[in-house]
Amino acid sequence: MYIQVRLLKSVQDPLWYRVPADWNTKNLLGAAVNVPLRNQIVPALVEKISDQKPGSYKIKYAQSKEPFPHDVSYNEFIKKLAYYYQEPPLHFIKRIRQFIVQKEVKSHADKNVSSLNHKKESVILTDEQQQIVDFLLPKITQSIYCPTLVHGVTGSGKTELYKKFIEYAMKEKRSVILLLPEVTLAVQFFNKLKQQLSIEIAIFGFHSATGPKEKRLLWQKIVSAEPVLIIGVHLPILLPIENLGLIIIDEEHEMGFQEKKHPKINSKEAALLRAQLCEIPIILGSATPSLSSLYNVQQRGWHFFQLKKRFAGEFPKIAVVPLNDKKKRKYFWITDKLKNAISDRLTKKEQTILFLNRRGYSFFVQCKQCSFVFSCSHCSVSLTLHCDNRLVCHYCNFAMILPIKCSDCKQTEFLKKGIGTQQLVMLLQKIYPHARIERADMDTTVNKKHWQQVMHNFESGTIDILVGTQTITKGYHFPGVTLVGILWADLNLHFPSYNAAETTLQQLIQVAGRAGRQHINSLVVVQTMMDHPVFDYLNEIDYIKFFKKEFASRKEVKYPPYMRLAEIELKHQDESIIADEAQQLANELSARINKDAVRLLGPTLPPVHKVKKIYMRKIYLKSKNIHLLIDLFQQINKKRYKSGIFFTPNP
DNA sequence: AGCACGCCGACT
DNA sequence: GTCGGCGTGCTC
Repeated sequence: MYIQVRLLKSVQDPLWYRVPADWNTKNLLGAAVNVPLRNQIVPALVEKISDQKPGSYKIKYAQSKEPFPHDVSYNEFIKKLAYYYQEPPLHFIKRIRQFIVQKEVKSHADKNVSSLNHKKESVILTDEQQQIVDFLLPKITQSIYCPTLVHGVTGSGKTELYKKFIEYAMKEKRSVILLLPEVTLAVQFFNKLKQQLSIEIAIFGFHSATGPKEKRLLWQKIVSAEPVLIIGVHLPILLPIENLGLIIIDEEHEMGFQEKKHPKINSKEAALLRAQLCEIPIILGSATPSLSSLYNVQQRGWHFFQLKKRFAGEFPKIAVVPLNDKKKRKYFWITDKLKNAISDRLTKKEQTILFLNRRGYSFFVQCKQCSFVFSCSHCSVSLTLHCDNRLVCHYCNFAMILPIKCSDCKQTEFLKKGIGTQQLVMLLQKIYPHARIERADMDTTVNKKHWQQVMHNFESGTIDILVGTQTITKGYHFPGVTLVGILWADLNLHFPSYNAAETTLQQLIQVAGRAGRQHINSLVVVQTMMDHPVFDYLNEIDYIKFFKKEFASRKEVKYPPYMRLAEIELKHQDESIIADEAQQLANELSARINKDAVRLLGPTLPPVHKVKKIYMRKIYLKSKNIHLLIDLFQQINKKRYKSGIFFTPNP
């Protein structure tokens, strides 16, 4: 018996070894082995098994086999993933092995992570919740593939549900994977569950913030097939697990499940594939389900449940106010409605969140004379002015002091267009000199300590107004908040992306959901430049109605979820080369396309087409059948191009 | 990747 | 004749 292996480092090409007679040959595929190479012993992964002697050269014996979980559907899973993302199968195994086969740290003080938990009194579930529990628990026992979408309004107690499922599955000796769209959320959830789960369980984080000892311990547990709960973003779904019984995806609508760099694996998609192959239930939860999941409910028989009642508090009132009503206001960005509402909360000692999706001081700086806009020399974006008078690129962090003269016409007067969180804080301080105002966005998040301090202070009520971007919308629970102001709601609405309306609405509802978790008289003020149909669906209950309308328009313009979309990205540091090659590639694809089944768009210049001196082009493919698009990409010969070429099957 | 091997030029 | 610097190619 022979095995073909791929070394973890160094040699790229596969090598063959003989299997020692005393090895258990079952479950060898994908397993980690140590093999002799020249005069060394190196780690490798088994890629193929064969009875035939593969070549004329002498073949050495493999030396030892590392323990590997007996996950029967794992190889099929990796194979399918590799095909879908057009990536060698080893890539996926390498990713998790890099985390596990780290330096063997000798530490005997390893206390078992599964700590003794304080038995919390179990929460009595609402009828809505009980119904879902009754439906799903048997599916875990029977091991049935059963994708279930749970639409639970903000504050409806989805976490309580998850806890019930996790406890049940683990009592049945099954492991559970829980995915969240961000590491910080995964850490929060981990801490919460560690405190609150009522049975003693092995619970692990598995992401970039997890330490090496915890990873080792987790690996030990999976190797010995003990039931574990694994919480993470991307990595957990790639682990081989023998007794996997349930997968939960929280905040299902979020883009965070898609990896930011190539290969752009989407762990939500991977999880669905895995659940299907393992034949286990998968739960997708969100207050604002994605259109594609709702489509799957409608078209592909996914199960669907709604939690319409809040656990505590009431839904806030929502007021949409125009920003461009031409009324002379002292402060353009704060309408009277919002200003009065903030004053009201300050006197009542209640808290306010102001949401603005733009960091820095102002959007961009333009010369008053010649309309010259300061932009980054490494990227195709304008520079953002920060309050310390620096111009900063939000893509590559390039920074420069704002010059006194325009670099084009030497005039000294500038227009500072738009508004950022820094400017908003300064503005608020002018209007409410006695209010305690803090800012929480990526600028301050870099400093983790400070961020946590701000969040803690806001929770405990020593801050009156919190100004923030995306980051404050997720995961936190602020009981004292009775006012949420959305400064510029349509900022991203006219973004050139087919799902701009969907993501904007999701974001607005998520932010609005921070209000009224405890009080009854809460308000959400939505300021907008232009009116748009999505503002009619801001009410959480009406969200589902938006789906019907949006789906009709997606069908009309032939975009997902009605059609499958795939993206091919080209990258090169030379602009003329990339322009040529993008056209060449488009032509090559076009020649192979069956025009009835596949449509080609591009090559196009994406909105940000240059980052850190690397140029980009994109080509899109649309079809009803994703396999046609994957096969098409497989056909093109990447070696003929100097540019880097990357495939994303569901951008 | 890491190492052996071999080619070649400089120096004793 | 011998040392060593570096480029090339192989590893089952």
